[in-house]
Order: sequence, then C-alpha cells, then structure tokens
Amino acid sequence: MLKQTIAQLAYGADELLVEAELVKKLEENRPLVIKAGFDPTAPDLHLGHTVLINKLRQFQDAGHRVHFLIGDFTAMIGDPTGKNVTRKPLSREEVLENAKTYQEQVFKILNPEKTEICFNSTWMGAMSSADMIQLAAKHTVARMLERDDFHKRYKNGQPIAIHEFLYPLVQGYDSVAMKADVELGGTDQKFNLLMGRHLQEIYGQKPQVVLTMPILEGLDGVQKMSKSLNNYIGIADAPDDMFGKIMSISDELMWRYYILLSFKPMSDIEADKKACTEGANPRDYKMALGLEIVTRFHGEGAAKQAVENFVARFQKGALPDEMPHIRLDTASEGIAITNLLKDAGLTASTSEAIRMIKQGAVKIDGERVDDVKRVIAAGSRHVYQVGKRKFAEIEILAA
RNA sequence: GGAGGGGUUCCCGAGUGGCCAAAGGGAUCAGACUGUAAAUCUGCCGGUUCUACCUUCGGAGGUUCGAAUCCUCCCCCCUCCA
Repeated sequence: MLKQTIAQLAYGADELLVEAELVKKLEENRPLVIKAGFDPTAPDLHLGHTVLINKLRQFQDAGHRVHFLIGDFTAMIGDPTGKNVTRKPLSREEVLENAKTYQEQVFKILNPEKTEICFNSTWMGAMSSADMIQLAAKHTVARMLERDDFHKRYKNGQPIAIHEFLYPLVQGYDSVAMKADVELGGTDQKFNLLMGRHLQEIYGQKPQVVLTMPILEGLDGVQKMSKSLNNYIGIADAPDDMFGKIMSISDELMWRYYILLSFKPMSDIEADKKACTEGANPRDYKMALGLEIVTRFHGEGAAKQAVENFVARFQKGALPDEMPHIRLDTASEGIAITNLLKDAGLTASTSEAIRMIKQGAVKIDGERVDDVKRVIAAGSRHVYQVGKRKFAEIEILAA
C-alpha cells in the first residue's frame, strides 16, 4: 500500500532523494509540509510550469499540505539558474504584481483548502545583516562551486557576483523557516533543493525529501516548452486552441504529456499505452488527454464544446462557429484578393498571399481560389480561409 | 597588451567584382497522404502596383559602369600568446 503510494507520487519524477526517508515520514501518518518555491518572474504560465503544480496536487490528494512559496525576496536577488549571465533583479512592484497573477492561475490546479501561500520576505526581510553572515558561514565556497553553472562560469572565467551565492543559501534557509518535509522542484533546481537538506540538518531539523521533476518538452517534442520558442500551450489559451494544440502533438510526446500532465493513475496510463501498442487508435487517447486538460482550465462544458468543434472542423471539414469578422473599406471597383488577405491579416504580405493562392491554400466560402488576380467586389461578404487554421469572415465596404 | 579567425536572408552555412534576393541543410508555412500524429513526397521560403522594380549580406563612408565580394574607419564575437 505504502509502496504503491510512493510509486504514484514519484511517477514521472526525475529523482527522489531519499526514498527511505520519505517512507519514514509517510509512516508518521500526518499531513506532510510540501514545499515548492516559485520566482514570480513569469506571470503567464504554460503547461510546462504545471508539471510541478500537478505533482503538488497529487500530494494534496494523498492528504498532505502544500506550502506554496512565492520567492518575493529571492526574486529581488535574481536566480542565476540556467543562465550564464547575471539576471537582473525585479522591482518590488513587479514582484507583487506577478505574485498575484500566479495565485489566480495556480488555484485552477491546487486545492485551496490544503494550500498555504508563503512569501519568503516574511522571514528574510526580518533577517539582520549579522544573521545573514551567520547563514553564509554555513557553507563553503568550494561546495558552492560544485553547482554546475557556477562551476562552468568559474572555469571559463566568467563573472559570478557574490550575491548569486546567497541565492541557494536563502532558498535552502526557506526550507528551515518552513520546516519543509518535502520539496519539489525542476531538475535544474537540484542543487538548491539539496542546500535545503544541508541547512535543515545544521539547524537541527530532519532534512527534507527532495523530488525533482523533469522539464516538459514543447509541442515540437524536442526543446523545452517555452514562450520564446513558441512551442507552448498557455493555460490561458482559449479552449479550442488548447485542444487543437494537444491534438497536434506526436503520439510519442502524448505519453510524455500523459505522465507529466494527466491526473490519471499511473496504472491506467501504462494500460492505455499497452492498448495502443496492441492496435488501439492513439488518436482516441489523445482526445481524452485534451479533454482532461481543457476541462482543468476551462471547465467541462467548454472542454466538450472544444472537442465537438474539433471533430466538426477537422474530421468533418466544417467551418468554425466563431471566426473573426472583419470589415474593410475599399474603392468602389473592389479590391484584389491578395491585398484583401494581407489587409485582413490572413497573410503577412501580398507576396505570401500570392504564394498561398498558387499552392491552393486559399478558399472563399469553401471554394478554392486559383486566380491570383481575382478582384473582390465591394459590398460583398464572404468567408475566407487560408490553410487549415486561418479563417475570417470579411465584409467589403465601398468607401 | 600582442597574433590570428570571424560577423551572410528565422537558424546553421556556401559565396571573394557582374550569370546573387544570394548554393546546401534545418525550421516554418502550404499541398498530397492521414488521426490537424509521425514518416514520406511536392511546393514555397524579403517586399511591391510581380515577365519588372525596391530593400537586404555587422555599422558608416569610399573605389567602380557595377560590391555580400575591393579600400578606410568603427562596433561585436571567437581562438592562441602575455
């Protein structure tokens, strides 16, 4: 029973340190304090960010309490993680604003009853310079340089500001202040998470268990999900978009998403996977995954609607129910199709419009356009389509 | 501080005076096939009033009928030496 619980909690995780300690803690039969820290730097969350939050939710469902730490103090320092450059600190106002957005988004997944929001400025702000130096005395430079990115930068002669050393110390001290039993973080956080264990021991606490989660791949299945790579699914994406993006991922990536994004028990996921290798259509499982995820962020009604829209549009080829309505003014003799597509934003330029027409990608009211020089009469109103995804109803008004 | 190498269209990367809007690959996009999957094939891949013209090869000048290609100055990156 306990074994199963641990297997489920560690499912999809990169590393669990140390499993034996987690067993002991669970055997105490009390709600554990599960810590996860977030830098309020990126207020627009995408599914990659939710991997960790989902795992927190699983701990809640297993009866534990999540202490959701907003690193408002640390954000003002600027974590060097992953970047080889010193990150610029945020202002107090930015931090608070971002933190607010964070909270709004995160309760779509977490159970508010079992969540406490903490700010590390609560204890860090109260710390005196002398205390800070005391804290800094708890660790050596040599060990600090073990951290991968510090190590690399040091070796390459790139600058490391002193305050960057304080970041892991503060994050570790947070665990002391919060009396964390378990801390979750991305794999890139491992060093900082282990610092928590180290400091807790020094301060006379039982060291926290560390659970690291992998970084989620983006829609391309290769690079990490990120906004700047434009391979992300934002949790604020519209239901149809969100569902469509999920349907477009590869079968292989789908299982990865199942493991890291679905709340299905691991035994079910493994069974589904097996069914597919034995001939079941992966598409149906992909649709189920899409339904689950869209439901989480938009509710069941919107999610079911998104599925219906998807089936209607892509499996039956119908036009979407909702599309932008655009009005364009033009001279009384009408407007060239190429200019119309550009002005309506369906293509980036008239040159692209010509290309699209030549490639048979442009349709007016469902009928393919062949003539690049076609002129659309003023006063008309049609549905224009470019490729599979871009639609608009455009009305031409004579000026 | 010294010596050398390099910055080309979204990315990598060829191009050393005209045939260059610039090879090749990748990505994107579109078409076919499908399950808006993958793989594959095809096409496209700066802009426009499109058989032509305009803007682009780190930046600014210059030489030339003509420059991504030659010259001058400047900015940035990399390698080796001190």
